[in-house]
Amino acid sequence: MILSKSCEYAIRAVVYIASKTVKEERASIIEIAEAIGSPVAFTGKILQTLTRKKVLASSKGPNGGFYIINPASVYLVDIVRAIDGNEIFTACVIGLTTCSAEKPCPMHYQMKPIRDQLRIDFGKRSVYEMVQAFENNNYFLK
Amino acid sequence: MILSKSCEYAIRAVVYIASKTVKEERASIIEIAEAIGSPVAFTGKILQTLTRKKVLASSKGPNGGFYIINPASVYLVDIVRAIDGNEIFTACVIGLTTCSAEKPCPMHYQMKPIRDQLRIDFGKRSVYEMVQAFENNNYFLK
DNA sequence: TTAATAGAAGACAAATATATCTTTTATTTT
DNA sequence: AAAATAAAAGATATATTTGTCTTCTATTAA
Ligand code: FES
Ligand code: FES
Repeated sequence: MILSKSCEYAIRAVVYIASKTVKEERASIIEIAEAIGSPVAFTGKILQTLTRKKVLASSKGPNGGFYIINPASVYLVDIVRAIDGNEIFTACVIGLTTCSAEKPCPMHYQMKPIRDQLRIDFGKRSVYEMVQAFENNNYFLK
Repeated sequence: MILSKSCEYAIRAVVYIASKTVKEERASIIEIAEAIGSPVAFTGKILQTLTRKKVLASSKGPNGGFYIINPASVYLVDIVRAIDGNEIFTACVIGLTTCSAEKPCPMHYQMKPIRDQLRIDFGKRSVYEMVQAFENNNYFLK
């Protein structure tokens, strides 16, 4: 799998949260987990991390919950980096300790372009765009 | 990471084994692990799986070891499927239970082409080609 | 100012992936 | 036939990821 399970949940959660934010609402952990079909407590941990990394914001107490400051300025790549780190965009496909043209593996010149493309595509895809897709109602989060 | 550690070792091992096969030699587990920088016993297990799945062949006893019947007819995709399965080419990026145009996630139309391209590229890349690259001596397996 | 709400934090548990060790089986050489 | 070699098989161990549970802290509403 390309992304960790945590990262998959993270992306789905962020899209859902953003879809609430654009309606001026906040989302609780329980509501989010229900909406994306993920385990409640585990989802809480992931959201905690995203909040620490400033991908999301949260507030406690009644009417509290998670929200996103500006969906148009957060990109898919930001979520991925917050949870799985940057390695998926830089690490050697077959696990050499470094990936470089100086010491390439036999797949380097095939893989680097694909990986770079992935980084570019993930860097272009804003949460706002994903919310628009989702709100179309032809798209799903679970 | 895109591939499991097992799968990374598997690919490196197969390329090394094939580089021996083209010289009419067989490779022992110990030699392979040394050549690709992997843990010996764990590598043994992976090679066992690859042999069961007919990606490799092996023989016991003195002058025994692993070899590959026809490097030109085994493709990267075959190694990946043998170890990690086909899911990396078919599963939803954000973990929906099924990936389809009928029930697409907000990344579906961005990801499907990339994933398909990966399958095509992996399907085109033969072990023989990877060995040629490796034998060039400008390419590395550890 | 008390009760209720909701996230933060940390300890704990289960599942999976990675790695090791020992015994058995097949093959070859002497 | 016996000794040596090398993979197969299975049991066991460790690490990481995924998931749960309990307590603490902040905020809000009554
Ligand atoms: S060295 Fe392996 S992908 Fe670059
Ligand atoms: S449904 Fe998510 S990638 Fe196809």
